[in-house]
Amino acid sequence: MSQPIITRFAPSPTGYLHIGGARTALFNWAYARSQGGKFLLRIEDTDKERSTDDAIAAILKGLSWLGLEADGEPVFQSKQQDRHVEVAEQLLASGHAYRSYATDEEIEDIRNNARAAGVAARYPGRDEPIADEFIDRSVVRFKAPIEGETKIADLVQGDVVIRNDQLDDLVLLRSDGSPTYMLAVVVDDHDMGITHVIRGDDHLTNCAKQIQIYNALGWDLPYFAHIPLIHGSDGAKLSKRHGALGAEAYKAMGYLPEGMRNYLVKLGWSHGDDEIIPTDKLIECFDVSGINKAPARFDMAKLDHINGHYVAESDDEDIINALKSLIDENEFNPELSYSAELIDLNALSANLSFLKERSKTLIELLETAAYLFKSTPLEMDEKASKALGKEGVNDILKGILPQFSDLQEWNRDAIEGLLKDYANEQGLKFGKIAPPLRSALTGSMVSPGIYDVIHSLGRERVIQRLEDVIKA
RNA sequence: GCCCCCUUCGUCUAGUGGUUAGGACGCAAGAUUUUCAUUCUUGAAACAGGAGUUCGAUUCUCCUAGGGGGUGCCA
Repeated sequence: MSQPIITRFAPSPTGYLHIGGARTALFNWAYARSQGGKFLLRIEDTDKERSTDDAIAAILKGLSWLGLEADGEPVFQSKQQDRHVEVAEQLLASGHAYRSYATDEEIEDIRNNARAAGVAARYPGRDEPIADEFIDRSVVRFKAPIEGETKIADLVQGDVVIRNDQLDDLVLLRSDGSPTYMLAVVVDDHDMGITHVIRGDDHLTNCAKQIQIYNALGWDLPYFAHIPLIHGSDGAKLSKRHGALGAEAYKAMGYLPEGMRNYLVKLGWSHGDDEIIPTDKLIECFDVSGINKAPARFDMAKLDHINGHYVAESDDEDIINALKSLIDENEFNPELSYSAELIDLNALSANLSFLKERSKTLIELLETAAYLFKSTPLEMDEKASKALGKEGVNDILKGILPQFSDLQEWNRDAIEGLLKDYANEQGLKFGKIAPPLRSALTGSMVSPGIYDVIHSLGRERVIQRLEDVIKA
């Protein structure tokens, strides 16, 4: 029996859950779920200056929206401080760490010299103890090996070998006695029983240093998988312009969690030529071996396409719930062309079949349905008023109006029959009657199919809107 | 500077020591259609460059270039 795998996502709470972090979380989550293991969350708040409760809340919210629920309560790194200090003491006692003190100027000199020599920096206290008077102001540094090399057997990057003379004596405990990230990750990953560390490859060099700490402690190594970072559409570092937004921002743009997950997991991971990978399939076939080594660029157009697929395929109930949640937050990006208070979920629900198949995002869906909610008399856009102003249009609309009043059953087929019959009787091409109707009923020349528009509006509103535009 | 990682159509990618180098998004054209979108068909579009290994390299090795990361009492 192999032991169950345990992964973790370990964000530092200095801002929202950005898209790169979301993907890292997704990979960890997907791997744990695919292996029947556990996915844990750890908040790396050892930097008290920069960590905020708001950021913690935003990260939790983002993960929750994406459906990446962690197993168990999150671990707060700051609460493990005593344990970190204990391990540092242990390292000190075993000769794998030392107390060090130097002024900023001295440190700068040391670094310049080391850089000139092409090796990593070593600090006072390494070879012989520092003077007692400096103890209070000292930091605890790791006494990294100088000879030899450290190998990272990375699941994504392959074997990466770094010479030990390139790895410096990092700080374990700050002069105020608080632990640094380097110490804390190692201790916490060990204590939490993490078997697979999947994280951004900006940690690759750090990883070698961490391995040295594991070794000094005599601890077993977890498996490491360093995934490439996401770049912006121009290849440069991801910026807001490229989509380096918080997960919440994507919700506001009307993306669905499942669409987001599908797009994100495809960014740097593949399973043959598969494009559409719903969650159950993802859990079934995700594997670290499918992760690509090259960094990927974020592409909104493809996100749209994939999301559009999920909008069209999702159950009505799921779409309505997602819409509800979006409306509750009252954050729409871009903003709606009408007041969100006018949205009628029942009306939406009754007409989702044709609405969702023409929308890539929930925002688009809401805009497609705008004709249902806008206040009347409708404001006509330029093309619509032009279509209404055409020769003969007034008579056509006048002729149709009573037909709607007389229609027995208000259903789609009957409406279609009515319009076709009317066109035949009048000897008019359908192209003559659809545009003015569309304009009168929606205020626009772009809308869902005319039968759907008429049907969804209902008899009274159809009649009312026609009367609004018909000139006596 | 030094160390490490990366490089297949514009983008995300599949792929193998011998393939017409495949798929998807986007783009273009066409079909369908009452508009838009969808859908369908077709098309243009890639192995970064240079050496080497080999009968044969996109695939293996090295170099160069370009991109990214690290080099913090940040994480």
